[in-house]
Amino acid sequence: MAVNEGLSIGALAKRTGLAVSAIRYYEAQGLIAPWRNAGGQRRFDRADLRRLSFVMIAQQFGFTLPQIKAELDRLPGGRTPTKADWTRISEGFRAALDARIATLNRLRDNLDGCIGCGCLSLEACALYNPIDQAGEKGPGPRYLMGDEPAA
Amino acid sequence: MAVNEGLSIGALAKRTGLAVSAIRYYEAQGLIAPWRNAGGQRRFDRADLRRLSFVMIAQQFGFTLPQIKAELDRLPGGRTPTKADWTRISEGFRAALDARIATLNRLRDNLDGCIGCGCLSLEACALYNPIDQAGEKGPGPRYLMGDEPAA
DNA sequence: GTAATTGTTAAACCTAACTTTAGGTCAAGA
DNA sequence: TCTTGACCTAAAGTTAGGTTTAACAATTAC
Repeated sequence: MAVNEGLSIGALAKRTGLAVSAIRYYEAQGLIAPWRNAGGQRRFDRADLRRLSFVMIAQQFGFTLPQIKAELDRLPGGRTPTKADWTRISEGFRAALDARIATLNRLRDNLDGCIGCGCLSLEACALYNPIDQAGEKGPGPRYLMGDEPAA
Repeated sequence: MAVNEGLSIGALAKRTGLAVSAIRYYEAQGLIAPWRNAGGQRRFDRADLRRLSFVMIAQQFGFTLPQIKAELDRLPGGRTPTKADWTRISEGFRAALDARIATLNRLRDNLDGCIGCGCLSLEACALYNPIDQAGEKGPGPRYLMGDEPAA
């Protein structure tokens, strides 16, 4: 180990708090692309730390892994987000977050109108309007509040 | 059909907008308990309409099916929510909703502090604090914002 | 030099909330 | 009566985001 030969997957796991299996999974999904040493083991460089940081934060915002990959892929040269990139991306996050908060506030307003009403009528109740939005995708599990971010 | 013999599963599906398979699934989960006619087909009564309405609304609020079942089971006599029940339950929904909105607002505040910062440092970044909360359950898929309602 | 640790793979398993499929039954209209 | 559409069951499939397992190779520590 004359020069710095990169981090092992275990070292990366310790630094990020992610499980080793999760990091391998992210590689399989194309979010990171480590190289291999002579023995076939994965080696990561420091930029991968920030890439994984980005993944973890974006997950906080409700983005799926394909969406996060799309965001990373969209960076020129496929590089890790720089400060300027992060400013741009985080403004997008803020818009998605604002939209989600607005949805919840609408739901709360409807609920406030319904407390004490007790109708639960499928035709009349304002609480059903958000349902129509959530059911847009048809089969499969639904996202928790039906508000998949617009990336 | 001299008297009203109850609704078929297809009729119930049409009235609620739910898939037939979903209604059968809800029965398997103990959320509704139809009786059977002579030919072994499910028959539902009108109260089941409101029960399913309740299920759909509660799902809007992010409750899981076991949680919704618990709420229905807690009603005296296992009956469908009345107006008074609904008032009490919906106040609980409001609290859960307020908590979720508060979480998102905290996340947005942290993001606002980070726009333009670009650090993405695992040790220092305020955006990581919410992650600790979201990761509380360990394995498996996480709830979107880590804020499972307190029922 | 050898034992313990860490790494490798592929494939199976996990949860939630359903849907789909396969193979068969029931009910209603012409 | 016949046919069509609605219904039945049980089991397997779906999606997302991973974890677990098994069997084996490479590295590291002593």
